[in-house]
Amino acid sequence: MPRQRSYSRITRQALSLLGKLIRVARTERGLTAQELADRAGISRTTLSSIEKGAPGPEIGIVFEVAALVGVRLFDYDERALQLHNTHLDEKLTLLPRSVRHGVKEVDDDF
Amino acid sequence: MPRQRSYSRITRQALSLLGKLIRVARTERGLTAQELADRAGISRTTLSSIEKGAPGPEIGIVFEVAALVGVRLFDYDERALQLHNTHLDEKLTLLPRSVRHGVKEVDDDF
DNA sequence: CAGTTTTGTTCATTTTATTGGTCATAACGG
DNA sequence: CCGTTATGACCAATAAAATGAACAAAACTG
Repeated sequence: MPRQRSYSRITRQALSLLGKLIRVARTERGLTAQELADRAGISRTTLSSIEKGAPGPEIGIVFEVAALVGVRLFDYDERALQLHNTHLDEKLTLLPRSVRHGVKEVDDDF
Repeated sequence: MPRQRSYSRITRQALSLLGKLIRVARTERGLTAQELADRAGISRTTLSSIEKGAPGPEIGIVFEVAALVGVRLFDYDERALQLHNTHLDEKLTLLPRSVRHGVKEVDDDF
C-alpha cells in the first residue's frame, strides 16, 4: 500500500512555483533539460519531476539544480542565525542581507 | 556500491542553515522533536535528518515542516512568475512582494 | 513542410530514504 | 541530586525515489 501524505496549500504552491522558476531560468540560459540534468548529475526524468513541482525529489538535488541556473534560495551566512533567532515571531520570513539588498524590484502590484 | 553525489558549498550551507532555522523555530515554540514529527506525519528520525541539514529528505516534507514552525520559504503568487521572468539575470534572487515587504529588518552588519 | 530536437510520460530495476525500535547520553524538574 | 524526558545515533525492514530505456507528441529548423 502506497504512502499517503498530505501537503498544505502553501507547500504545494511553493513547490510548483520553484519548479517553474527553475524551468524559466533554464530556458533563459538556453539549456536543454538533458544538459541541465547532466550538469546536476541527475536523470532527465528527475529534473522533469522537479520542474513539475513534485514533492518527492530530494531537497539537496533540488537546491543544487536551482543553484546551477542561478535561482538562489539561500545565501545565508552562518552568523546570521543568531541574529535572526532574536527576531523570530509567528510567521516571519527569514532573509539574509544579500537577499534583502540584492533583489531587483519589480512592479508592486502583483 | 553507494551512489556518490557531490553538493556545492552553497547548497550545503543552505541545507545546514535551513535545518538550524527549523530547530530554532521549533524550540522557540516549545515543541519537542517528537511533537513536531507527529504534526508533520513523519518520524523523529527523519526530522532529525532535516534539522541536521541532510540533503536526502524529500523537499515536500522539508517545506511542510518549515511551514509548521513558521519558517516560510516561498509565498509566491502564481502571477509573480511572469513578472519575475522578465527580470531574470545572472544571480538574481527571486522574491515575492510578501517577503520583500514583510521581513523584519535586522542589523545590517551581519 | 519534412527532418531533427526537445519534451512529457510510463515502466522495470536499482538505489535510497523512511520507519520503528533500541540504547546511551544530555537536559530538565521536583 | 534522582527520576523523567528529550535528543542523538545506529540498525534491519520496508517504502519510495532515481534511473535509463522507450515511445509519442510537441517544438524547433532548414
